[in-house]
Amino acid sequence: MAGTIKDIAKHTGLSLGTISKFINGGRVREANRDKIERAIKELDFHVNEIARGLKTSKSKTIGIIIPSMENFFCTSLISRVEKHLSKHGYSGIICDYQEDPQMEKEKLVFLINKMVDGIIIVPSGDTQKEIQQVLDRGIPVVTVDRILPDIACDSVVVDNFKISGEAVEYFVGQDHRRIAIICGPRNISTAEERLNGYLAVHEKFRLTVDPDLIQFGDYYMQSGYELCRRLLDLPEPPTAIFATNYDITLGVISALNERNIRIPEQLSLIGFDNLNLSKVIKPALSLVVQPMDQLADATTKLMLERLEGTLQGIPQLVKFEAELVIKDSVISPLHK
Amino acid sequence: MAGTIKDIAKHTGLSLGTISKFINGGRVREANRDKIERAIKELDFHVNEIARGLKTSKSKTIGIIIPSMENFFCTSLISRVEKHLSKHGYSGIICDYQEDPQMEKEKLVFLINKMVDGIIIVPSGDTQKEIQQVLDRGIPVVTVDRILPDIACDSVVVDNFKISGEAVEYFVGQDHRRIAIICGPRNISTAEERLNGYLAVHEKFRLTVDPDLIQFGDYYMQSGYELCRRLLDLPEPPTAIFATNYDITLGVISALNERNIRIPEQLSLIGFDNLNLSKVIKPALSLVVQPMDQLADATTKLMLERLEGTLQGIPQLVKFEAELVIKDSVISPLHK
DNA sequence: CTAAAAACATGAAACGTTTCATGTTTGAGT
DNA sequence: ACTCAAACATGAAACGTTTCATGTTTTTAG
Repeated sequence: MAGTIKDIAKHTGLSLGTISKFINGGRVREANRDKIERAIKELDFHVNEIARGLKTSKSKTIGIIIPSMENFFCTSLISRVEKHLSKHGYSGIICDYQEDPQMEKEKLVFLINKMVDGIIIVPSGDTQKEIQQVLDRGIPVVTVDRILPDIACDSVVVDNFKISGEAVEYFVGQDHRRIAIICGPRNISTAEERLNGYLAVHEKFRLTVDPDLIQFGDYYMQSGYELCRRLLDLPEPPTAIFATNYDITLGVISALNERNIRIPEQLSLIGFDNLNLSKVIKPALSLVVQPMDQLADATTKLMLERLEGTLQGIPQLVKFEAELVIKDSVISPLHK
Repeated sequence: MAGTIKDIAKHTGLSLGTISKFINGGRVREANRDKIERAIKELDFHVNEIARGLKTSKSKTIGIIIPSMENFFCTSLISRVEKHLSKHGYSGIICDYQEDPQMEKEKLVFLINKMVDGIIIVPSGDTQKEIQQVLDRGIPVVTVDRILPDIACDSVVVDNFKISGEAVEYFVGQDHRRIAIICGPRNISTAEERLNGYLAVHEKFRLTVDPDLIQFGDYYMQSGYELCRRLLDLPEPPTAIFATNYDITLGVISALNERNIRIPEQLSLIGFDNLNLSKVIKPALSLVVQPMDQLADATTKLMLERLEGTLQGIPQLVKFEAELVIKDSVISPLHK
């Protein structure tokens, strides 16, 4: 059906090499250029990227692996990453592993087979061995949002320790003493750091840490919902909750709504990630906002530089500051 | 770096054909199987899907084109589609065209060059010619959420006319007479149908249609925000608003919040798409929920059947019912 | 034990490109 | 008009698979 380079050659009477050169932006005689252009139109020719990839062993394709396509942080990240990649002639194959490390491994293999030139990943943390194997094959890997302790590869993250500390400290400044945190899975560096920020502030102000106020969930709304209920059912419930990702934030709000607990009068809340959410929730929600554009920029830049070879040698760790956006969801419990 | 089929052949002393047969699940002598398996381990062999694709002219890859990666409806749709595809040995290359028909065309070409076996698309409506060209190349196309009037291809949609009518009729039943609708772009079939449902109900109840109450936006939050403000600024503002997609719904809520307009006491609202949203918003939001699983199932099924050849001939139009989930965001304006 | 059938192995050709060493044309300078 | 670079064209080989017609081995049945 589709014309190939050979058809163009036959049609124009020129050689394969000439057509190939033209296709790739090389110089050809004016007369030939016209002929080729006409033939391309006529035969509806499109480069077969598969064949090209086989020859060049560059697929001009980056694998992108994320925990879930329904995760707001991930989709807004990869949307931006894709935009940059395509600007540089690359495309992304996006895979979600549905938070399942086994599936994450499969996707890794899949992408290798697809001959991707590099992999950008938001890793589960349970596939370090497999990621190392990818690196061993000479395929660059950039992790985003999370770092992998045993892996020497480029990473782009936010200073989770610091921003978490800021959020908790803001609670403390508003006289809160029973501050709960709902964390993500323990093996994710990001979750760990956010917890550490929480603990550090407690240490700094010499507040006692009540283990009941520290809950670990997965990064799903359901989890936020359940853990929030658990917190509310405590003999001495918290006066403030720090929800450490977007879906958990949603879950917390839905639990509070269900029990008709008013924010911030009855309970203060700081959420995470989606600035739009703060406009939609009433009262306006205070939350931690991550610099999505910066994260995406840095990630793509790192990957492209590794691919072009302009960046070599030791892995880079790029760290950005998140921002605490204060709105109306926190007040002092003493003002009741 | 990576071992090829040839290396395996050399390493085992067997022929290329045998290795190939084994890789593809064919039968080989037991002794040979062992040898091959050992060699594969040893040489860390992975099939080069690029080379395979070149030979078979099947990439086992489906192109998926959506308006935006930040569109909730789209991401939840493709997340499910991907899941099904990978279950059947296919993978998806996901492209978003950022609501830009020009970019949509580029993505179409890109996917053709990538030799995708089929394309699943949520089309802008402005690329019918290009989509026809894809079909002319013998590549199956399935449109989801929207149909293309001039194109004969499979489509999976929701009965937008009907559900929109139900929503508006619900307003009418609650004594609303000034009902606003915020539609999507006019050239999108889905938007058109939702408007038609609105008009039909007005006709049915012999209500006058005030053109001021019909607003057209794009499917972004900002648009919902602005158009909602415009509605509120009308000399005689609506008593109810029907927001016809998720982002518009968010925009409407944020505009209402900004002006401290209470739902439903001061204004009734029916939103769209995200059931979780209704739990997070207070009061619980009534909304139209689309059967995402069914949409995704049908889409994938149609595509796979076209690819396997089990479905041939005239295009199928699969239509599902959406559901109106009533919560607390609508009351009669007379009960004020 | 033998012949025929069944099961498996072989290797060259092909898929649509790019590459590169070699060949041909062009036109500037004299 | 001739020479010589410079500019461009040529076509065979290669990328890593699959395919298929043919060849070889194993199994089965008589």
